[in-house]
Amino acid sequence: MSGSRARAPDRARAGPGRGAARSGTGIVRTPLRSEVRRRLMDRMLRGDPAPGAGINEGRLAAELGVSRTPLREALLGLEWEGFVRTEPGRGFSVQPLTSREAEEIYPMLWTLEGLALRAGGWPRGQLAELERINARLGLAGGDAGAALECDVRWHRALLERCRNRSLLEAIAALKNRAYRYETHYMRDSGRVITSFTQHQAIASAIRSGDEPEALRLLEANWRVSLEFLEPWLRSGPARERKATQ
Amino acid sequence: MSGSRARAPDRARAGPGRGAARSGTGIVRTPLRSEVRRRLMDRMLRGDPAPGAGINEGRLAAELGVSRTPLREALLGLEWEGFVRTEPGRGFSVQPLTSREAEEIYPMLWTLEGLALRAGGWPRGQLAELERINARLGLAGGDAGAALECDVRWHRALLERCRNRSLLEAIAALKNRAYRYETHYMRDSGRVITSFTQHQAIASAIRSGDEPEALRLLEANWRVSLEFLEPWLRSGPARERKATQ
DNA sequence: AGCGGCGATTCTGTATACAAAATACGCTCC
DNA sequence: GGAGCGTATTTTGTATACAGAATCGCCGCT
Repeated sequence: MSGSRARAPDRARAGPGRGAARSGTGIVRTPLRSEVRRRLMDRMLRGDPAPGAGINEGRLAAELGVSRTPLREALLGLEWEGFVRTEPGRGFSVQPLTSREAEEIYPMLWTLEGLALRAGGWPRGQLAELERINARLGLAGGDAGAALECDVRWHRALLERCRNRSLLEAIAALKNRAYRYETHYMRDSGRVITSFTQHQAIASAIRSGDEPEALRLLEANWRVSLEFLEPWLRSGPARERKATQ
Repeated sequence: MSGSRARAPDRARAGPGRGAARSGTGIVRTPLRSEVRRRLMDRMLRGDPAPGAGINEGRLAAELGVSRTPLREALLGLEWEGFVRTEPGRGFSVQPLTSREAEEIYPMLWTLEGLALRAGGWPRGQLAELERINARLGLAGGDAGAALECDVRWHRALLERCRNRSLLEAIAALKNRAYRYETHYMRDSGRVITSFTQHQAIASAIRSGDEPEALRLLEANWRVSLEFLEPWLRSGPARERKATQ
């Protein structure tokens, strides 16, 4: 915790050349809003500003040690990604978790991931990589964090071959939205959604060149997650603060 | 035209209650950034800041009669939608039209529109609406503006039945990106992409309940547009200004 | 005691200020 | 005449200021 109530300008005193620098090396100066966005997303995935809670710009900016400007820019980005919403004179609030949203997102996810998968051409080595990651997932067992991490990695490897950058970005954004649901579910219920067997099946369908089957299995895989979430969402996930403004 | 070099604060003097007001009636106060975003999108669709051109925030803000703050917020939104991009210390520029992007977008479009279409349940009246709009498209003939307008309407009517709001938003954003390509193509080449016959075929497939066929035709419909665009994009669309900063 | 109105306070939305980086420009030196 | 360098200017990215709206709390009234 230490002294995290830093006033905004503190950070700015860091001297010239902020995040990283120099154009020659290919190292990029990242705008503050990007870093703020990442930090915020992290925190929200941990439920820090809880779903449904209002967001006080001034306070949050101070906590993060930046001014309201990059914070608002980050929040507007998160709005696009479905993490927060705004009501016209009342500012930002964390998007509540709803069965409706979950039911909307997952079909998009398996549809788009299917599209991305169809691109491929599967060299041997990449399939092996998939199976290696999945093995680790198998070992992760009940450790929710590690399991989710492996799951994310596995799906990333699955799309390795896809060259459609816009598609990958869209999928990544949707996955973040889904990820938010899954982390909250796991923390709240203590249960872990595990896809070990399904991943094996998908990989073996790919290995045998049966693409339609792979796509069906992939959809089924996502659908399982959704079906875990639905009863939980309907029964009202715990920790519903309405206005921790 | 008249005196459009208004300094920023001018607009703010409009007195209390800006865009529209009162919460009781359901009329919403729209944030300035939203209006700016719409205006910018309109202009960019007309090629006003041409693809590839840099954007000078100060100048553009003055032209629009607002300060840089809501302008930047609008531009960040347009970045998400693929209209604009930023380079870390160099600000915004209009995203160039590339065959690569077109090839990335259209498949997403037909895939997601297909997903949205599968939701339906097609009551008679809605099919009739589709055909009515398409009839108007048939009459529009060589008038590029009217034709595109009808096309957009037709696709909107096609998704009328879909209740997945997130999906509809994603589709709308993608359509805007595609729309940008098509308007530029038509203005630049003088040609009009017309989907009259294909729309008829899709509607009749729906009428006869042949969903897979409708989906195939829908994909084909988008693919035609893409195939018009590709040679044009490769041969380098006219008016490529690099830095009208 | 509950309800409604009114003033004080907080907060958002937008405008402006400011520092550092990028660019443009001219000047010197070869 | 051209390349290189150093300075002036512009422009972005971020911080701050400010106005108006929303919210909160208190008080009086019923």
